[in-house]
Amino acid sequence: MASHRREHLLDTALSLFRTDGFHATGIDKILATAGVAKMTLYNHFRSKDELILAALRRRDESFRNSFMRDVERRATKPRGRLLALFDALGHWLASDGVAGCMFINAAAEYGDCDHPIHVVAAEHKRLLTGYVRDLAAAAGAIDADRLARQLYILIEGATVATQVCSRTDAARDARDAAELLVSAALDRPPSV
Amino acid sequence: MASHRREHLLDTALSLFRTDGFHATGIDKILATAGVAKMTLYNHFRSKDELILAALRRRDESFRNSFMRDVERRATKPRGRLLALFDALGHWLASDGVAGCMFINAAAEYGDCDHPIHVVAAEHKRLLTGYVRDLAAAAGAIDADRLARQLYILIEGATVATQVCSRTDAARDARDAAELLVSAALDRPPSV
DNA sequence: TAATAGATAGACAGATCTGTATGTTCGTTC
DNA sequence: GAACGAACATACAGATCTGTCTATCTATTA
Repeated sequence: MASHRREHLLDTALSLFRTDGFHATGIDKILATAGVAKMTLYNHFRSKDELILAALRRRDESFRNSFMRDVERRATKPRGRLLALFDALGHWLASDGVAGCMFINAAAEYGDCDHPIHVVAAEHKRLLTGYVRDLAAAAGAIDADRLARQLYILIEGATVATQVCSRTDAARDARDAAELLVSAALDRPPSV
Repeated sequence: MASHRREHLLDTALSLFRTDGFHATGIDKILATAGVAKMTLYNHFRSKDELILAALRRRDESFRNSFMRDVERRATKPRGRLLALFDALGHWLASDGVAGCMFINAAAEYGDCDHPIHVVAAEHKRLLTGYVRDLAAAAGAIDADRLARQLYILIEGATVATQVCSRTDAARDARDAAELLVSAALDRPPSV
């Protein structure tokens, strides 16, 4: 199994990056925690940045997968799923403790928009917003794009409020706000 | 003028921390950019962390000051000011380019909630939310606390959307959403 | 059994980091 | 003019960082 060590390295790196940050987590700490030799790491990854990129791509896949499954488990109809977004968010933020979103953190540490790590973070958010847009369109929203952008803003805001201020009820507040936005986009006639 | 160098160091450090991040910005780079000797820095600040703390406190004061003044310049009545929050936000996000919020970045790099730097970031957000709550209460909101929390979530979400996804119109989307929340909290009877 | 591929430990290079120490220069004030 | 305080340049200590190199060990496979 050639990729066994690689997976283990990615898991270990993800865990450390999430709690300690990217710059603050040294290669040596990852190696010591994973119990892996340095040459093994550099045999699988060209550099620390490549390791970070691979870890983020892995996290993107697994997070979006479990998040979407959780949303779809909580509600079956599109409109219900738009609100279930915030139930799933609240569940994740509570279970995740205080760590927050790795991709926001990555974009914060690598602020240059052209940096590959920043690009991966932006791509993750783009895919997430796309999922919300699909739900909004399936629910028959008047302007699915705009509703998706607004719900995404609520998701992001609740995440940051939890992360920075340890505000554990942020997802609930966001859900209440989302209810208004959803019913405005679905129930009201297309006035103006 | 004993504090002249100190102010200059804080300005230089703020600028570098904002564009490059905290861990990625070394003391030597700050010194070289500011044109100041190392001993001068350590004469004014105990350590790099103390410099970061002082820089963030300075930024907290100046940002909240100019932000609140901008809001109050754009509207006079409390309700209008609740919406002007997002005009001021949009103006700041556009003028600020792509840098984003330093306090979110600080909380991202110093994830431990007990770390003094994280505490200062949380305190900044607390003060900002307090300002929103005062506006909401002055406008006669049914539940000023809840409205303030929701508007704060929109502010934070729009900021992150701009920062991570380079979405320049996020503040406008947030403003549209805020209009619904504000009118729900001010116009509707306290049903339920 | 022999060969090969992958993992190991550990030293190392070269750079960078924070923080300290030393001695000098400059400007102000007494 | 003399004294003093603040900033200066620079070297240094000690740690840590990323990434490379070498030499050994192990397990699978032909």
